[in-house]
Amino acid sequence: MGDAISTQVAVEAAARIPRTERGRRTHRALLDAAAQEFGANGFHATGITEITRRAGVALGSFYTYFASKEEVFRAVVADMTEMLRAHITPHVLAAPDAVSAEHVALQHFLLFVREQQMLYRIIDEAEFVAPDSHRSHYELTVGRIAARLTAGAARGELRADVGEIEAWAIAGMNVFLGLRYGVWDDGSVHTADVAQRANRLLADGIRRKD
Amino acid sequence: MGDAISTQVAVEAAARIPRTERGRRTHRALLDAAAQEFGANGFHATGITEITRRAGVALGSFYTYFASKEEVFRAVVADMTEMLRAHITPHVLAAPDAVSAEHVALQHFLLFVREQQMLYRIIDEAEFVAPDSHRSHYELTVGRIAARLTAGAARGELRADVGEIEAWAIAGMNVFLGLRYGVWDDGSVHTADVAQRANRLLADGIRRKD
Amino acid sequence: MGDAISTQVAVEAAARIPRTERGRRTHRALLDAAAQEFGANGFHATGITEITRRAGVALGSFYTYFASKEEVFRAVVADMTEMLRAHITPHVLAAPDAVSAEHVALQHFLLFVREQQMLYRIIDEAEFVAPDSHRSHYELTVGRIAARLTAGAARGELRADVGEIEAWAIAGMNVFLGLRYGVWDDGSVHTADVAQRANRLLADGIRRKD
Amino acid sequence: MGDAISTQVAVEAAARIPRTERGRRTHRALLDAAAQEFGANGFHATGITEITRRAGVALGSFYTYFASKEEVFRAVVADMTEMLRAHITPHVLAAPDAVSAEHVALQHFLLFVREQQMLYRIIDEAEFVAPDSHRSHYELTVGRIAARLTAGAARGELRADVGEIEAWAIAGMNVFLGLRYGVWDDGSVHTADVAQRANRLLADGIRRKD
DNA sequence: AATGAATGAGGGTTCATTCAT
DNA sequence: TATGAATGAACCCTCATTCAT
Repeated sequence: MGDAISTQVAVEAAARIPRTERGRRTHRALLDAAAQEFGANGFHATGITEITRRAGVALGSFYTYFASKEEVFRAVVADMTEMLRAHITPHVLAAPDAVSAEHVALQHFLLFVREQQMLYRIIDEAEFVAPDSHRSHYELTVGRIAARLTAGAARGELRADVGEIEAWAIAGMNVFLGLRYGVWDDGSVHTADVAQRANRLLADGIRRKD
Repeated sequence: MGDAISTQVAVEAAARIPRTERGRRTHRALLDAAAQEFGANGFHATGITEITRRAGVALGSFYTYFASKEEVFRAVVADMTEMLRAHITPHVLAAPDAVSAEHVALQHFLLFVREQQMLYRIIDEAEFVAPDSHRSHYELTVGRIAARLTAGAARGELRADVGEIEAWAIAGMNVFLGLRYGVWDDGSVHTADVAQRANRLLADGIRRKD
Repeated sequence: MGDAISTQVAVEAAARIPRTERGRRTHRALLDAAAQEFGANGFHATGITEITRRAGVALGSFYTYFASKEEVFRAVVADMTEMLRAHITPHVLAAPDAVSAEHVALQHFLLFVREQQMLYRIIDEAEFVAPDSHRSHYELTVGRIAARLTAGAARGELRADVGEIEAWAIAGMNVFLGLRYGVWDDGSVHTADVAQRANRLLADGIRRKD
Repeated sequence: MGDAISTQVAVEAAARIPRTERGRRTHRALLDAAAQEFGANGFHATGITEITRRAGVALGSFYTYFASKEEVFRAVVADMTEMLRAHITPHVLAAPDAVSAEHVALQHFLLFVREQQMLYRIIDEAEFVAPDSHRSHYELTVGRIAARLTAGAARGELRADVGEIEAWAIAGMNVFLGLRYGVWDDGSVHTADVAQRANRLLADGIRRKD
């Protein structure tokens, strides 16, 4: 499922990429510049002028590659979604079991968020700028978590009944911990500790056992 | 702690409330109208004109009570924070133990979100419009959760080491479940089921205990 | 002539002065406050709110005494005209001859301008806010100079043909010297020197007499 | 000195002039339209809309060339200063001696003011809208007068001690005579008479000789 | 494909004046 | 007379988008 959709998004985004090499570079420059600006100042405070200035092209050239400000924004969100996936998947695949998989997923998510704080802002702002992109991002992300849970249950590592609800709960945990300890980060807590304690909650809960 | 801060916020907001009864009514009408409009259309798509029209007052009257569009927004967020607290606290206080407390907190949060979908959009958009209000909302909210966890641990109902990190994780779970099953809600899942399964995760984790 | 007109202005201004002592005080407070504000910030940057705040009365009370912002402005200009006259006339009357009369007139004008810089700004701004008041001020002022010149000529102290044109020239000299050495004043030149050199120009001209 | 400064002003103003010919035309059209409107209605009563309508361009184009209403105003004042200089200088240079130079300067100043009454209003209003421009105008203008006086004194045509104070006095005379006989002009007095009598005052004073 | 001037709807905010109490 | 909330026209400026070169 995830693959089908992400492929489709990629195809749409690719549709406008021009054939010439020069065009491809301009397109990429605009996309990167837009990500920087949206991340730093938000969608509404960012003007096309600033994007083109940062990309080093003329104002009018923007519309050769994107139909509107919203369209670049959507393209940027799709980019972010993919970056996130590419950053986390390898570590997840290398994990020995389902519980560890969630552990490393969170750990690397936190590290990534700390480095790329803009990523966070962009995806969240999509809720208000391009709801479809926002929803799509989270459905993909949660879909991947759910798939991991199901596989873990099939291997007998997790309770048999874990499913979509648990996946959303995990996504929420991760995102909020990313906000608090990745973005607002006051340096008082180590990323590794956060990931470990959250993983313990996830694995065994908070209830006291005898 | 929460009370001290929420009182302070209320006091600040009250600073502009006029002495006359008529003035108080107008102020309230503007605040309510703003909440409706921001919730329905978002901050940027909402004009002062729409707020005053809905409130039934003249455009200029807006500025008798609020210095700017951002200021109403902040006032609305503070209002939402307080509404949420007032809605959930009683149920929490009536819960028999710490685990049940989180259970009913989530349950009533979901019900509230389903009824007042605007609440959700407003608080989230604050991240981009009024970051301080946004942060303040979550710090208050998470602070209350953390206090409940600490109390539960003191009573021996929870692990002794639960703290702020777990509180953020819980807040994230709740908010994401609220988004998915309260706002995007396709009717396929009952609120009660969501709350129960999330509570089980929270209490005992997802690891299989043979 | 001057007296007739200034009397009329005073009468107009007095028309609205209320009978009660309390009303008279409020009226005076508003007039003084308006002069301060107009002088400090100019007509357009001054709001009725600022005037009433400085006067210590409620906003609405302003309209009990003045029909509009322009009306106070006119009243303030009339006040300034009279203040200026009252300040200078005594010295002029005490002068031994026509040339000295102009000398002391300028000298005391410079001193007055230096103390009351707002006076200057207000009268000049009248050209754009209330042209009639502006013109009236200068006609009164120049009229007084012309009367002095005529009297001096009659006494044989001045050329027989001096008249209105010379009076305007003198007014211009005085005002510009007031602007430069009274308002812009960098402290580099003494008021007395300015008055003396200007008086020499006026009395004997700048042409070299071998 | 005057040239150095006026060049600098011109350079600053030119900063926004675009490279294309079309842009230069639009810039000029806006400057001219602004001068007309400011002269006719004053700074505050003039809207950007009126300026662009008169210039025949769209509202938004205004901001391609000027950052604000105040900025055009300043540019217009600089233009006026230069127009005035260009109009008077040639006649002054052709004058046989220092006294005649001031004579023709005033004469052509009066003629110019009569034709371009807006010039007057604009420069004077600058005292309240853009004090720096206002001051700069008069410092340039008076500086030119002072230079003429010094040169005349060096040639032995004027008293040796004439200087800046006399220059300000002359500027004041000229401006006030321009206001009275150029702008308020009731047609009762000929320009040439005004210039001649003022020049006699300037050259020989008003004191009766024997 | 690239450029940058031109467009104009839209929106937040101000403030003189009115009016009910 | 005094008060201060209410009114709404007016205005400057922004900026996404178009288009002639």
